Amino acid sequence: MTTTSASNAGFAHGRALRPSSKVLPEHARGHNRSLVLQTLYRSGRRSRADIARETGLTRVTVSALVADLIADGLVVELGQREETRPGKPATLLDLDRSAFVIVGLDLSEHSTFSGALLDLDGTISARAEVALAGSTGEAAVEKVVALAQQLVDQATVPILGIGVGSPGVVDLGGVVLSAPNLGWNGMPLQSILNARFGVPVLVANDANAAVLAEHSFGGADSDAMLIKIGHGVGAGLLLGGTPLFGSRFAAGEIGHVVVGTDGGAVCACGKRGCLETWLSIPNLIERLEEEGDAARTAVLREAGERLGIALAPVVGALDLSEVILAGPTELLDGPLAAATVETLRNRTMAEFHGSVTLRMTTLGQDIVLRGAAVMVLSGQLGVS
Amino acid sequence: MTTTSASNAGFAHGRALRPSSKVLPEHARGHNRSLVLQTLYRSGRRSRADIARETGLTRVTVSALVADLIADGLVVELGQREETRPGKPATLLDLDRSAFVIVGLDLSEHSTFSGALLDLDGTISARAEVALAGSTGEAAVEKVVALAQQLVDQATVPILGIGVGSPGVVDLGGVVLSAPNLGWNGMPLQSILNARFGVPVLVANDANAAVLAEHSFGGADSDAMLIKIGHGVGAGLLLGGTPLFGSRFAAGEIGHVVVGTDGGAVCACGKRGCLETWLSIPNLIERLEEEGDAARTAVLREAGERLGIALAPVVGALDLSEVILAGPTELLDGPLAAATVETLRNRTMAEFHGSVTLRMTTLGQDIVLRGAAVMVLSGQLGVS
DNA sequence: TTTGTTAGTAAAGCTTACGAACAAACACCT
DNA sequence: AGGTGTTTGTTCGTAAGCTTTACTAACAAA
Repeated sequence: MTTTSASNAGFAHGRALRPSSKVLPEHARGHNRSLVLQTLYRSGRRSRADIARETGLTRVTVSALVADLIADGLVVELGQREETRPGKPATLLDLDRSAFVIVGLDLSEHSTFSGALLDLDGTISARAEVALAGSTGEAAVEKVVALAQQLVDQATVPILGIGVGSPGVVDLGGVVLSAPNLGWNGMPLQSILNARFGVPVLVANDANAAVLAEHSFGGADSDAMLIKIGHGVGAGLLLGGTPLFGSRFAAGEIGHVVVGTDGGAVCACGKRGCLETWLSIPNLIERLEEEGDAARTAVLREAGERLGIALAPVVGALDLSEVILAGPTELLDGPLAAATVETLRNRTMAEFHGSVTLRMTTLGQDIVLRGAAVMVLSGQLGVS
Repeated sequence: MTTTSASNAGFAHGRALRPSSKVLPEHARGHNRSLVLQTLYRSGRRSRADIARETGLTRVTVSALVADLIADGLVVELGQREETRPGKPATLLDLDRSAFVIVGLDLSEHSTFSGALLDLDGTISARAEVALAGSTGEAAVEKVVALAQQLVDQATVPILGIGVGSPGVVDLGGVVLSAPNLGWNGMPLQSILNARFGVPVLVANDANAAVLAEHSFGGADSDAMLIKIGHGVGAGLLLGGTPLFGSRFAAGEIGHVVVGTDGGAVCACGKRGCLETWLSIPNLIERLEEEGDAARTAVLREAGERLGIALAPVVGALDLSEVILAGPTELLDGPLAAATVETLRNRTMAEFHGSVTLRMTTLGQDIVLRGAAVMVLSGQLGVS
């Protein structure tokens, strides 16, 4: 049954069966393969028989799939189980978590592109940064390529793929349709990187990447919304474990939604009272400086209230159970978050949405690049 | 290859492959079977070869699947294609659209349960109603059973299934978790009807059913939100063609979300300024009577503005392309709808969401029961 | 030593889809 | 009229995938 699969191939599946597309036995096989992988990924050190019981597949089938995975270098045998019990001792298996690395890039910061090398567990083994120095357009793409190259050069094992969290609107093919700060309009970043490095590349919106990270590493449940507050305000939505992209790939773009019915500051976009005018970090800092230290709490509370006002209809309509904030802790985690959750509860139906929780991310600065890594994991291995 | 499938069986599949569950060849077969059915459903009168080209399956496979479907009585041969062209003339096929009927029930009206018998195209061949007469709890269930029985008795061909659109919160197993007006709390309506009639039954929230109907019969696209305005206010969401249920099955329950930052009337739920206080039909009528004819437009416009204020964050966050209103045309289709769309556009980012459209449903009073029928179609045949 | 249990493998069989090849039926060209 | 090419739908054989059945290996308990 040794499948003699050519070198590194075998898990470069297309993935993503579109709903209305034929299903061949081979696709079913790929699915079951991912299922085995996923079982090992979530908690390793299981025997073939354990996996069979857990997945519902037979031991025979699991053995065949595991043989494939071992041949591909993704799974290793760890030796026999210590535990003493009747019957033949089990051979424990685990993902070879150091067999591959993932390159994760975060393009969402204002003046820096940062990246890291992550193993399959999400452990970071190397980091790199490039200063943006005001680059836009092609020059900014060159910075991305340079950053990726720096990380690729540091890898000592094969690279599973490159994941990128980019600001702006990104379509499903990894084309950045619009990222004003970087001067990108229809920039095919995914193709460019793929052509350059010859490995699978996945590009998505930064907030979408972030919510994936929070789901995989931060314990967020399957219906969650992550609000990313920085130079702008954006959101990533996870519904039933699947990221939401929207009809024009602009889901989560809530920075320029008007909040409340009582005016507000004029926004760069021309409207008055956009969420960003209250909540973006530059605006927040400006207001804090204007009003002075005495009014600090009041300013933060008001920003939090505005966020709550904007989120209430969304939480209600989507029946979200969890809202997560990402951004500078010193500003967000305090009166602002408290006011947001209060407002949210006062404005939604307790019976349905009373138990909505709001918390800060636990992943700190690395949230986007970890999310980018999750995209690769899920795209290449069907694991998340 | 005649499958000699026992009488009516053969398409009573479980459906709904959960993402993390094994896939057997048999499941793949079911998928491909649905694929063939779906191509015929959308526009019939195709040959086996046509279907093969369209689905990507081979003619051989399509022939086998079609033989199954003919044996099950779902597909019929129509004879040879008239059109004259080279090659052996094709044998045209179509769904046997009158081979089965679907029972669709609408429990969302205030004082009446209504239902209909629909064929696979959604054409209504019989109707029935029962007066609710204030029934709640078990008594209300009896009314539902009586209504279904009335329709079942009128059917002259086998019944594909019963679909029900119920108010309130309904879980995926068709248990009505909470429907205050009917006094239902954890009422297992789906099991009850299934036990009673021995055919597949699907129960879902009325607004969810409605948005499915609008998608299948009303031309709504795959990312749409339907606002159902009646005694209460609720919404049904379709994202990527899939209905959204939410973490507690309460998605779309937006009637008691507070709108705006300037107070409003006190609601039955205790809060002030809920969407329902502005928009529910009883409240709207009351206000129209209070303010008199001269203020009619102003009252309707204000209600529309409130709806727009509540929807803006949702449209922004989800990047919806289409919002649909269902309810009394004489109140909704005019100043109210106009004000809603204006408000929506003023409060969202034109670049992303500018082309959001808002319109009335084209399905009138039958929207919920048609949606209930779509649920059966999609659940039993994988067609929609 | 016997009994019963568990792990993993091997062989055979079923299902499903595919490709090759073919006959039937037709249009079109000479 | 007859040949040529095209299209349809079927038959036959094959490849892939999972299951069932049956087996061996390895262990604990009595």
